[in-house]
Amino acid sequence: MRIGELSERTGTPRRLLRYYEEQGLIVADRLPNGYRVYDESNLDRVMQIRGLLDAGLPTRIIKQILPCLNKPRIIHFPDATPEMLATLEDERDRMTERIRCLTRNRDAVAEYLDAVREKLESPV
Amino acid sequence: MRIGELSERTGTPRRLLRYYEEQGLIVADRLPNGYRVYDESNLDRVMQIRGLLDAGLPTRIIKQILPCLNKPRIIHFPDATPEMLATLEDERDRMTERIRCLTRNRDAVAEYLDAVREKLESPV
DNA sequence: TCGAACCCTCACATTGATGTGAAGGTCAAG
DNA sequence: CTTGACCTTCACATCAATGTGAGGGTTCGA
Repeated sequence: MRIGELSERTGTPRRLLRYYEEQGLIVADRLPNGYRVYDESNLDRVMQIRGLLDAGLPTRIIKQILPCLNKPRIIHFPDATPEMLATLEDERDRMTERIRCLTRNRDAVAEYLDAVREKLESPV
Repeated sequence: MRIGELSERTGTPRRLLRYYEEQGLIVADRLPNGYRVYDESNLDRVMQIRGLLDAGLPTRIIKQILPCLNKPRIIHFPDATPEMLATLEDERDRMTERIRCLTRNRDAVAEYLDAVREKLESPV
């Protein structure tokens, strides 16, 4: 598929798909005329990227995380330098912390909403 | 305490404490000379804010979420307009989605790290 | 062969969260 | 009374993600 279709199917502006490519997050083959072509696997990948960006991770980090996400258990350790592993550990912990924070706050919001709803339904 | 102490204790640049105040996320009393003064409760609040910002929420949304976080179950519904409730529901769901995304990816990273570590310890 | 609907690159603008520093007031200690 | 460590406001700079549009090529159907 070309960029327009990927854009529609992922709800992502073309501009951003090109940006993600520039940042090394996705790769696209090219048709002889220079048009980008994507296969189905890019769909998931783009959704991943968007989700992570939305969760506050910068592209620089996402780039390091993506290779860990190969479906097949064929984990490949191409250039797993110690610093890179340290970065990943760090990032794993930061993600855990984010999850904790989000969960706590999400629950508080949910509780609040439930309370309001209760008040509205039986205003004493 | 004054801004310097709050800054140190929360690890937050003064600049940002002023920014959060400007955005309506925290309030500060003033000494007769104009200096900001904070009480202990601002410590938690600032950490909340930082955590949520780091998790990708914009100040505009954080501002709406914070009032849901009153420790005492005295939930107050000062101006719980329907649109605001809708916003909160929306945001609750977005947070849930973020949590899902982060968890999935965090687990993948953790798995990857475990696998690498295993390889390193017993290189077959 | 023309127009619509794609695609390309390039470049400048905007937005939100920050960094940085200038110009100046306050206050306690030497 | 001065110095240093605070504080104030204001303003301009930066960075990453994103918006927008110009200027131009490709492809396809009427």
